[in-house]
Amino acid sequence: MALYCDVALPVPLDRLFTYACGLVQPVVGARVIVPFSGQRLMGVVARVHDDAPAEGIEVKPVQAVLDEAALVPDELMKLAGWIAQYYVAPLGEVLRGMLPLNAEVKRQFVYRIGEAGRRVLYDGAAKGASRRSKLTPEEQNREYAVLNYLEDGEAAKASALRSATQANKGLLDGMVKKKWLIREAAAEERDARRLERVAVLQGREQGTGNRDQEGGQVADPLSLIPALRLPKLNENQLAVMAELAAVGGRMQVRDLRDALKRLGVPESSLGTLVKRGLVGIEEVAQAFDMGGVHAAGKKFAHEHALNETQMEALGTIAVALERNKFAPHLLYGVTGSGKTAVYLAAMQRALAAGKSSLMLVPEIGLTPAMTGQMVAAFGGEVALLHSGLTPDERAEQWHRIRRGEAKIVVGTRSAVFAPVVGLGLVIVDEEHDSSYKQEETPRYHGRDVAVMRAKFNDAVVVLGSATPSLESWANAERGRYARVEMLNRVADRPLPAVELVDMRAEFQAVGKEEVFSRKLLEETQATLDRGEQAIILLNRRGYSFVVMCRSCGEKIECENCAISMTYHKPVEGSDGRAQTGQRLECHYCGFRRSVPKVCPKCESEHLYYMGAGSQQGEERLQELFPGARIGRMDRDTVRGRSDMERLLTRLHAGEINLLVGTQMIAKGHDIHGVTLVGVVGADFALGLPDFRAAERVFQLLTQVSGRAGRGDLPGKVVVQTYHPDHYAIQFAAKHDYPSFVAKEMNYRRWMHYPPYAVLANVVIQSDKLEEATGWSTALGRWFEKTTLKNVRVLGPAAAPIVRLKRIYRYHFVLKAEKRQVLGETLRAMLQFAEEKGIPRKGLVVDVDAVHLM
DNA sequence: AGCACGCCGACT
DNA sequence: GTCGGCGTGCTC
Repeated sequence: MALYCDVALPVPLDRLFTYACGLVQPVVGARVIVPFSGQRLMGVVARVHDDAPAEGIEVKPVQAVLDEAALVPDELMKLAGWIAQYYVAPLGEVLRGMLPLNAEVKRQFVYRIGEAGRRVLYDGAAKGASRRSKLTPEEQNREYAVLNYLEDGEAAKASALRSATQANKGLLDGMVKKKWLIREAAAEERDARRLERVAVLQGREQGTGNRDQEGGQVADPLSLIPALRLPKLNENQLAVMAELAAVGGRMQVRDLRDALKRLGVPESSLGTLVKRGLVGIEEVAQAFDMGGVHAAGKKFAHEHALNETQMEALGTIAVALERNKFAPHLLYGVTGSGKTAVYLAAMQRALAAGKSSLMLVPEIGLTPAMTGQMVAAFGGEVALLHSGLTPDERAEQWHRIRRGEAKIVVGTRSAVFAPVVGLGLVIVDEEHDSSYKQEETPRYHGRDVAVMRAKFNDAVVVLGSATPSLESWANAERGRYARVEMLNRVADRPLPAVELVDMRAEFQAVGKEEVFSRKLLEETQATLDRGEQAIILLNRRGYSFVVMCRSCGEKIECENCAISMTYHKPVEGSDGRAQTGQRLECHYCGFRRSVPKVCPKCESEHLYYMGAGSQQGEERLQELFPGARIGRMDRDTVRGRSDMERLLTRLHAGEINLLVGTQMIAKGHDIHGVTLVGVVGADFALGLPDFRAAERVFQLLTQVSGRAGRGDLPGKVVVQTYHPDHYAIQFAAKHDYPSFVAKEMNYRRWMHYPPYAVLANVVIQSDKLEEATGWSTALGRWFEKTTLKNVRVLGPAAAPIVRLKRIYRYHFVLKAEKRQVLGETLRAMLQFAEEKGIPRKGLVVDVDAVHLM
């Protein structure tokens, strides 16, 4: 009997809290409810032990244990620990990000009427109601409704109270402040559990032996149906009864529904039986055990026709799968080489060997084709985890996976934490994609976590890309990852020819600044004339991304951020009326303002709109190609998944033959009719002070070029650039990733940047400028006088965006040879910051930062 | 992060 | 004189 347990709580405090177990014996990985600073919090047990806590600590008892067995399996606990350590993040926050259970553990409050409330209710209104209160009469009426509702002294759940009286959260909180109400945490830990509905055959003794759900034999199933003796049951209703009887009279409603669907029985039949009292519905707290695994749906596994190269790649992965050992692979395959088919086949092999697979994709909403293929190939075995799910749906998928019902899990970044049972294969598609990096605590990189996950599970991991990150490439070079290459497109299709247009020369020749070069327009015209499709990347949204004053040279900046505002033209709805007016918009904080007539600084009228965004691109193309069927794909036109799907469908059907858009057009779409890709202004990033700029530009050019010529007709790419001689542009034009990477590696080595160093970005932020600068200086001094073996510190310097959402920001960049030294330094720094009284939210530590913010 | 406790301005 | 604003400080 262990006396204590250490619990990780979802608070930004980097330590565990010790509680007394008492009679309960929670296991590591189980959720518990504990008292904490006047609240009740749900946490996860990280350690169970008998070590007496230090003097002066009042150890409180665990209030409830929510799971008999570990809800977070052992390997995920290990993974959480690794993330906390590696990314210098509190374990509780890591675990919070791993569990999707917010829906189930949303904190329940009950309200009772307080003494003051009673007085108000009986002594009349004016006494208690402060004259100062800004409440409207209507709100005051609601307050009375609440008091009336609670008059009997019983506590009521917040949800019940709100629906009965239409009081909102704010109103209730206000009443608590006035002591009219007393708010208490709900005592029912059952609320924190997932309830499942079970259909139970009524009207007979519940023999315990009949509860065996795994097909336990019942001597005579029909004898269990007393209803058979009842008249007036139709065929469908009888079928429901029979189904229930066959499994001993109890069945989860969910499973029953599935079964009925298979049998072609309408769900309403169940409802009818419930109404007639022949079937009861019980709500049972669901046990999170691993049992009860059953097949859901049949898979439509089909053999994929793989070519020789693909077969070879598959072979390498398959051999590794058989060894049941951690084996990381880098799959370098050019665009159009058929990586997806290899993933599918590999997952099928894993499945055949009884293993589950986990596949990460950058943004599932943007790749509906991928999900379609997964479902087509694996049917009911697939679980999808993406940002479009509601919390309930997410929890539902999570539990399906946890029960072992879904053996193929596909999802975005956080899916790396899916509690997959029997994980044998992990795939990271487009592993170079920066959306795998979480930009809030814990700031983990999904790709790197995926590798560790595979390691803890003795699984095979495949990182796939046409433009691998330099980190992964270096790991392959160092022999840590096995490299698998697919250097040709399927069906021997050629990679598209790339033509560079030097925009400096273009300007000289044309004499004015044009969005599109003559060459690109000519090629577009020719493509449209041939009845083929073209897409043009214009990597900024909006109309003009800079509004500048010709008199004083000032650019109009956001009020909240040190960022130039983007001009958006009015958008007309289908009825011809303006849907959104013209405006300036900050793309960082969303701030909008009207378009000024004169310069806000010097009041000059000479405002100048420069830098064409996708909106302007679309407008220009409309003027230039009036006959074209033009579509635009950017965050303004694609709000959700359905917008994207609609656009892609129209593109596939040829309803659109000219598509303009931001980088979301570059992501993995497979449209066979596209033979021309135009690239406008994708190289502006080369001028930015960002050591990854060249890598980013190369990736973007390669990915977008990869959209051309995926069908029977060869493709062509026209890249407009102001840096025609830059190696990123040159090598991208030649589809020469190996040469690019060799050159870029040299630069990284000389500059001590990743992958030749480990890097962390430390941002110091405050809404008060003096605080931000003061803390930066203090930290700077500390770095100076603290002897740092092999750690280079750059800074303090103003962050690239010095003011963001009204917060002033400075930063340090730390580079070290060894990961461990970097971690120690960061921890020591946090220790110093704490002693210095710098609040935790004033410091952001970003290990392996992708954007230096 | 949340929630206590605690010390000042505004209105009865 | 009370209410209620939100500035510190702690949480097993």
